Amino acid sequence: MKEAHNLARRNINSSSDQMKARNDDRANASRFRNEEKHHDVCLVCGDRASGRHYGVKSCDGCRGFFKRSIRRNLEYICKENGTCVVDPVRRNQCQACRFQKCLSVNMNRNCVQHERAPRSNRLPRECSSPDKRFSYLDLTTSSSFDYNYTSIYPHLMTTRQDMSNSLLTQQVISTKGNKKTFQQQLRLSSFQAQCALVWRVSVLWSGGPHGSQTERNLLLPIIQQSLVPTYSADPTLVSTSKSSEIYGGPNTCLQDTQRHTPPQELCSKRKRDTPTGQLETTRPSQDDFPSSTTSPSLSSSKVFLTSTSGNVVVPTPINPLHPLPVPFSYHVLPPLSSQAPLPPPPLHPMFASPYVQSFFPLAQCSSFNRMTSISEEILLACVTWARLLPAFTALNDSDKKILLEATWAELFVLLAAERGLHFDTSYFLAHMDLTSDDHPKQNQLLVICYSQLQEVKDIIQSFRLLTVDMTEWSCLRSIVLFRYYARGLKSTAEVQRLHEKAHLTLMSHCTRVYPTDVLRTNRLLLLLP
Amino acid sequence: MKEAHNLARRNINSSSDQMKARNDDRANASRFRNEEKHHDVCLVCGDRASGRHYGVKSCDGCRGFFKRSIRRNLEYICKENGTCVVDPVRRNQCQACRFQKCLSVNMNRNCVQHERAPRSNRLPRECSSPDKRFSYLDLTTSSSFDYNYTSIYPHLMTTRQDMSNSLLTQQVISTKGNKKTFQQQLRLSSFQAQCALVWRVSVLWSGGPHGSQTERNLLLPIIQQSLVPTYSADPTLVSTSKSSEIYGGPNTCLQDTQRHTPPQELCSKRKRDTPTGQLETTRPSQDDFPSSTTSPSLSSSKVFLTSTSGNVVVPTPINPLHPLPVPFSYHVLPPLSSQAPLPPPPLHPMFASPYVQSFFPLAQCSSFNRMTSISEEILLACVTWARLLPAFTALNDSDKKILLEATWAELFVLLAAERGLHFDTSYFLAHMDLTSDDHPKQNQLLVICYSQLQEVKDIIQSFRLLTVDMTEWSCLRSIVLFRYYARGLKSTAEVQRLHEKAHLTLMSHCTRVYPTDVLRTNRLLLLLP
DNA sequence: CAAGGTCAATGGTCAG
DNA sequence: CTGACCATTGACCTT
Ligand SMILES: [Zn+2]
Ligand SMILES: [Zn+2]
Ligand SMILES: [Zn+2]
Ligand SMILES: [Zn+2]
Repeated sequence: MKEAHNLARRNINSSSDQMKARNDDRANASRFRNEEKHHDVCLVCGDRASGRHYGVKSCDGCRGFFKRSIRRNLEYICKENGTCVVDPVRRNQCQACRFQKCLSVNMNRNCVQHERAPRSNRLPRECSSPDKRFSYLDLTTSSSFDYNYTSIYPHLMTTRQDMSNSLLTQQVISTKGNKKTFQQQLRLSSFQAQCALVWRVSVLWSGGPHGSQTERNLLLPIIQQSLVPTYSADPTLVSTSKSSEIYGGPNTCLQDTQRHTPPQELCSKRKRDTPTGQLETTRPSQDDFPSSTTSPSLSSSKVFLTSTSGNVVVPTPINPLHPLPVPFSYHVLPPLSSQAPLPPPPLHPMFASPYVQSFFPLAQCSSFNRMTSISEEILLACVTWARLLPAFTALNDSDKKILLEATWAELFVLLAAERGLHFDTSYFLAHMDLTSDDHPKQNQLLVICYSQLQEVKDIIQSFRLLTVDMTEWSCLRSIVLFRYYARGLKSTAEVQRLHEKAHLTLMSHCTRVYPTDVLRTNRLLLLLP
Repeated sequence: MKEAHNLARRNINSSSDQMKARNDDRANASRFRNEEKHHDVCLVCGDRASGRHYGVKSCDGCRGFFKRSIRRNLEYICKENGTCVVDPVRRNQCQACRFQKCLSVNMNRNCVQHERAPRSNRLPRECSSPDKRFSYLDLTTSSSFDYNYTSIYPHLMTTRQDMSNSLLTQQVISTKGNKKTFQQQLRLSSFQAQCALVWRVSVLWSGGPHGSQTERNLLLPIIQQSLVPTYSADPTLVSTSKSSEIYGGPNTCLQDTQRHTPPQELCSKRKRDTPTGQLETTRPSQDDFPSSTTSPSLSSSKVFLTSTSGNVVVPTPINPLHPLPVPFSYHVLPPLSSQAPLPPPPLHPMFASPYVQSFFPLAQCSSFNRMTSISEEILLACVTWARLLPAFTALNDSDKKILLEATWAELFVLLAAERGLHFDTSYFLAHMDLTSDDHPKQNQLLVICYSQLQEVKDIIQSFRLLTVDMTEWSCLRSIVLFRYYARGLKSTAEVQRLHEKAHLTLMSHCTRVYPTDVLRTNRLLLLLP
């Protein structure tokens, strides 16, 4: 309808054109039935037509040519007398005659619409100094890169690592500076890889030309942070001068635009029924999992998340050309770390704070920058929460590490669901580093990435439909965190006890609060990643 | 040229229309009011409204646009400040602003329903004449093929399919006869993709040059088989002579693997009324899930699985050079199909038979061939079991299809666990078609494949540790099969009832049989894929 | 009537 | 610039 509308508006005499074209078509149709039953011919050049375009059966070439000519209002001049032959082979010899032919067969210029917005919202590479970026690239592709990669994921594996198969080792990609072995590459569990993708994509867009490089920079300190005794923050972590050296030159393209989630205005659909009330019935037995009853200071967590407080080191552009020389190092740090060590409070806001979803609830994370910081916040929240969970803190470092490394990805999704995170899968994928190669196998990767991102979205959506309450979130987190007690921990029994305690807590809570829904517990568990 | 087409199609009086439309907008502001009454105006763009859509008077264009945006969960980004004008001419210039306008006039996203199955009157008739089959083949390799593919997997998706992102579309493999779009390629959920990998690897190794092609050929008939009325075994199913032509030359190593799909199944919307009469909706008993109490004839299933009985067509090496020329074809057939139709027995061995794990339990599936056929058996067992499940049979075809397509991959893993399947991930990967490229991105794909295979192994191992009993397996299967009752089924309530019934059955069973382990139910559920 | 789907004819894309 | 290719649009049907 619209096109007709436009047509009518835009041109008065188009109708006669149309009628003429149509008459021709009818005549042609009947006459050609014999010779050209299925293969229509381009009326301009005689090539095989791909359909009707601008009113005339024509090929894609002539279609595009006509469109470009009209759009850009091009005029051509024939070097001959305007008698050039227009056929599939010679049609590009003379644009003037080709265009003439288009008009003579009644291609309708009014059918060419206005230019539209580009289909891809891909943002241009935003680096002001390409040279430096290239040099940075050269650095990272060298070998030291590999070593770091290996040392970072030494334990990010599932229980078994039967990677010793000789066949596989043959398959190692052996580019010059890129000789990672499979042993090194395959330690991510599927779900971890899944989340790493979400993570990675934001990192990539943030300007790190090498995803894994920045990814390492991000994940390593975060995971290791779990081993830091609570609140015994190491001041060196704050030092930016050193870390920039460690992680490479100060020459990434990342700009400091929208580093932080704008606080309140983003909560578009927030309607919480604030159930902070009678949940403490089960309290006495739950010292391991302080639940929502202890109302945390939400403001504190808010401050932390939004990085508006002085407690948080805010990245400061040192040089306009290098707005964020060490793009992530600051964020790795929990806010309190930059303070003098404090006595551990009994409960940290982070523990229950995720229920306060008002930071970026259903607000569409359309901005990639925003998604980046939000992902980061969520990941950090996972670790922070665990660090502050008394039961977790009491474990030995080795077990802590194993548990967190095994579950961080699941926790990530769980906390994302808790916050009602919303993101656009396609937009994400569009920014991933996967789209530059048209090798067939590239497709498989894209398929998988898409599916996994989509799966995360579905999990989030499913949780949203269940309207999980705060106690349930707490229990679910603990259930996940202590889920893999069978993976060679030192304190297997203790972790299993914690796991089951969380389980029982969840069950009793659901039974009491939702007595009509006997299956609620099961339903929740089924949703876990 | 659609506009010309439409215009012409619509007719003769177009000139008068244009005159009307040509009226100066400013001049006839008053008169315009009248027209607005007569023909309502699209509140979004101001075009002529075709009625109320999603709660708002709107034109067909805005209707379609809103529908697509919601369905695929699209998000747009305005290149301007979000101030673009949305009128009939410019509405396509900025999707972001158009969508914003849709929302601002209160188009209701909840009115957008789930995608339905494609209209079925589309498929070319399946003919008995071989000649026509060939012509059908020709069609299939070109564009109509895409259509078929689309219509086959219309619901193999998670709830959303935001695959329209333009960047992604660039990545499509565009060989001549292989122009699937991403919409078509990405309908597999992550977990389906995961299992498809297991599946695919065997297919690839079997010699199918085109993974997705053969994959489709394999999966399609198997899934559609679920729609075959129980025990109405069609003798033609066994006949292998004809159908190889349908799917391509006999030069593929798969040969007539796919031919088990009876002709009728290809016409998707076969009229089928549930033969079992009234659904036992109100029955409080557990007839829906005949569980282990009715002891099945295990020997029968054993016969089937081990392929040692005369009832089963056993693959026979035809040529030493091609030890398994038709590696899959025979296995597609459920054992009873090769028999004369039997009166439906109250319970089929398949239902509980998987508990008999002794066929290839801990035995290493070192042979790729064996892995191949075992995978297939398991996949077939999934479908067979579902087909013979009374509660499932009673559903309408559409719902059956949706459910099975959504869960087959999970069922695959579940049944694999039930059987104690063991395989060597590394060995698998070594045979996959992923290792020939040394592009860095290849690594990512390998990482993911490995992780996913490994994850399947872990699931299987975890189940093994729990020593799941037969009743539990049954319940778990049903829980999975009816898991996605919220995905736009026709009988949502019924399926949900079934789902919860399985749930309750499992709970009561666990409570009764394992009274000391109150968490057993939860533990089981947590293991589900 | 208002949901849904259909598919020709628009659009844009980007190696070549 | 060319043109093969894929996504998007929307007039027109079906349910
Ligand atoms: Zn032409
Ligand atoms: Zn000329
Ligand atoms: Zn409109
Ligand atoms: Zn705009």
